[in-house]
Amino acid sequence: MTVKVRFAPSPTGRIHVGNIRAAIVNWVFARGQGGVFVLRIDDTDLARSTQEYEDGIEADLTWLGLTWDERYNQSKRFDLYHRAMETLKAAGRLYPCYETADELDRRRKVQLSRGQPPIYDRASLKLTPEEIAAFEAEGRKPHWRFKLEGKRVKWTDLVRGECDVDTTSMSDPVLIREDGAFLYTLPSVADDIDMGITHVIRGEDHVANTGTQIEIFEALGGAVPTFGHFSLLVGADGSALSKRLGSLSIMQLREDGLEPLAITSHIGKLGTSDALEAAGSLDELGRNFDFAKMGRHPARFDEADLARINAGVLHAMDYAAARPRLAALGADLGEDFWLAVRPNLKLFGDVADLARIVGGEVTPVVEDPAFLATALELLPTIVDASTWSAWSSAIKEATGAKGRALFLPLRQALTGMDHGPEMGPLLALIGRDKAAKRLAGETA
RNA sequence: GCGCCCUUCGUCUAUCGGUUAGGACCCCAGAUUUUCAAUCUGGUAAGAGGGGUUCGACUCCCCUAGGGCGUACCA
Repeated sequence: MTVKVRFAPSPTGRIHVGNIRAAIVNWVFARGQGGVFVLRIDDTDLARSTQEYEDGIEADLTWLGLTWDERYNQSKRFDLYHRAMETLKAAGRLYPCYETADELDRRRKVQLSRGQPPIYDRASLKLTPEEIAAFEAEGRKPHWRFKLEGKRVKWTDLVRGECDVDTTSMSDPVLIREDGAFLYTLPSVADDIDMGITHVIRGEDHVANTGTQIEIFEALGGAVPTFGHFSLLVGADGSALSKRLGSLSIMQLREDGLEPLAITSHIGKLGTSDALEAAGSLDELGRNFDFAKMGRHPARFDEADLARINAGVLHAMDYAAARPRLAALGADLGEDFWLAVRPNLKLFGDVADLARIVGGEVTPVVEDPAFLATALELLPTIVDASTWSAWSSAIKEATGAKGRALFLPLRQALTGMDHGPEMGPLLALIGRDKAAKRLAGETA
């Protein structure tokens, strides 16, 4: 059976750290299994969903490389949900309720104050046809609840193993709102059945939902998919993901200059037994993915790890991949340049400063003109990749300077900076002419 | 409040009753003919606490503590 999974975001905001894990894990699992990845836009809430966010979600996923094989809008599938609704009504599993939100809220508080679990008491289920008619005559519109069977629903979870949920301890879920809007539960199940979703992979905040949804799958006569609930992310300090971090958007990370592969590597491997480091590609991430590697406790999301992995992605990036982006920054100075500066990058954009050292003008930092004059005298007429070693040795011999005292002034004069990539290849790229001028204190 | 899940080096984790408790990141040290970075090599570092079960427990059970999630006419 071909694996088929889905990612179902609501277009009520952009994709962020708090919900991208579902997309990445589903995508990577599908890819590793040679399966199908479905993008399902959960826009049943017409009032809150916008085209702008929908476009934004697609842009975020595309940028990350998480392309989809099929895509749907739930807002265009209401017929299916209506049919599912009728099926449940006919089976006596869907019943109208007339409590207002305020009433329900009050009852919950009373139950809580008595130390009882705040479960819906099914009062509306006991309504007589006359009472219902009276409500309708008043113009009151019902919301509809799914009648739970009240049993232990069991499944074998891909990450949590044998699981069960006691639906007697839960309220009958509202499937259809008073205004007729479908809440996410029914469309989700109806679509999973209709689309032939084989694996539902989501965060562990959904385990209780899985109990009720399995009952709905069964009531609808659909095949129950395999479920997998991965642990949620928490902040670097181990407490709940902060609001800032949880809502940190992919768009923002992109603007910060991070690599998409760094984000997918980080979040795809977080909480697994794999080393937290850059993957070579999304495909590689897919090949190595295994639910057995996933831990069951919350995984810490640390931006420092993301930054480190980002550097790792850059350090492994070959010239062919970097070239168009270098060109876009006006920093395509050839493969030798890329290979020389690549190990020093934290963010791709850092390359612009490094390009200036080779292709642009640098105002040298000069603290000891006499030292640099000596260096200039010793500079060979031909400067190439092998120059640095011999030249610096000659300067050491002539001046007695060594270590930091030897290298730092040279770096500062030649690059205008006190840190940067290895000087050997850099000197060759700078060339004799510019090097000589900078050693003489001239901007060149 | 109630329910479910979780708790091994600072971090991510391996171990599925008998191990010198392994790996990766961080950190530290050394190397790279001698700055920073990068790279390589090596090193420090762990079973939340308390009870059981057992010849033997990180591993199984119970309690406590701590963390996460759920308990919506949100998703």
